[in-house]
Amino acid sequence: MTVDLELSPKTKRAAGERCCEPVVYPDVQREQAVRMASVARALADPVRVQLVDVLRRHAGRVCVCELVPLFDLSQPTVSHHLKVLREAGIVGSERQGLWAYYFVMPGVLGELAAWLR
Amino acid sequence: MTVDLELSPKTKRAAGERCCEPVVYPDVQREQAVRMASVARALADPVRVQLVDVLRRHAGRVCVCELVPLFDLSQPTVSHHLKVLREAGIVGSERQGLWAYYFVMPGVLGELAAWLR
DNA sequence: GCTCCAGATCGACCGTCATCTATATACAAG
DNA sequence: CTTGTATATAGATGACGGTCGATCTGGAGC
Repeated sequence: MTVDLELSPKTKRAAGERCCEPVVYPDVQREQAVRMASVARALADPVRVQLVDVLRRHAGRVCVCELVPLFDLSQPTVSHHLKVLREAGIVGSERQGLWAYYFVMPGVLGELAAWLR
Repeated sequence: MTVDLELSPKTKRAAGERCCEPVVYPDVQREQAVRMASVARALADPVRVQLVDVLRRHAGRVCVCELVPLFDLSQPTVSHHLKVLREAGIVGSERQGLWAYYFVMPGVLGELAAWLR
């Protein structure tokens, strides 16, 4: 014999009824997401955004002794921010005698920009 | 009478000798830098990057109950990440009965993408 | 050798963040 | 009104990040 039961929401859910269409599983992009997030984290400070901005605008390498006085920060702090950008692959550096020069590395920011589009 | 003095590096510096060309002062972009950094900070977590990715790929609103099981995280944690994205203006939300739907807001990511180019 | 200078690193302080459990809110259904 | 369900909020905790002063490194010049 058959029984006409009202299904509970839980049962409905188990039976396949959903509140919206199923979604693409994002696991394929997990590695890419980690990369994007690490680049974004390197840009998650106004000082570092301005550093990148100055370096890009200058279209060449810039000496640290030029960068430090642009901010109301100690020299070690600016050096720390440059290190964060370097470790994220956003900028590169080279020493020449006493001075150190920084420049934007092509590509890393482009990947983030491409994903954002 | 004139004296032929060897100038110290300090004196040279004071006399205008520099290690590189002077740099554009970045103060004009400070406000923009704060905005860019705040958007970047909202994207500085792989979970939030994947959330944005799913929402963008879906090209429409997505229910929270679809988003939570995509991650190996508790429901409050996913809700927290969605709140961070919403407060950054990256996504919007609307409630409908018991369910809440999230969707990408146009424009905010575009501004960051434009600056990166 | 010694001294000076530019820059990097260290160690400490303190605020922010990601995560959890527990609880609250708000709606739906009986 | 009571129960269940979906989401949000609160509070706690451990990890991370920005900043500084102090110190280290290594090249330049005496």
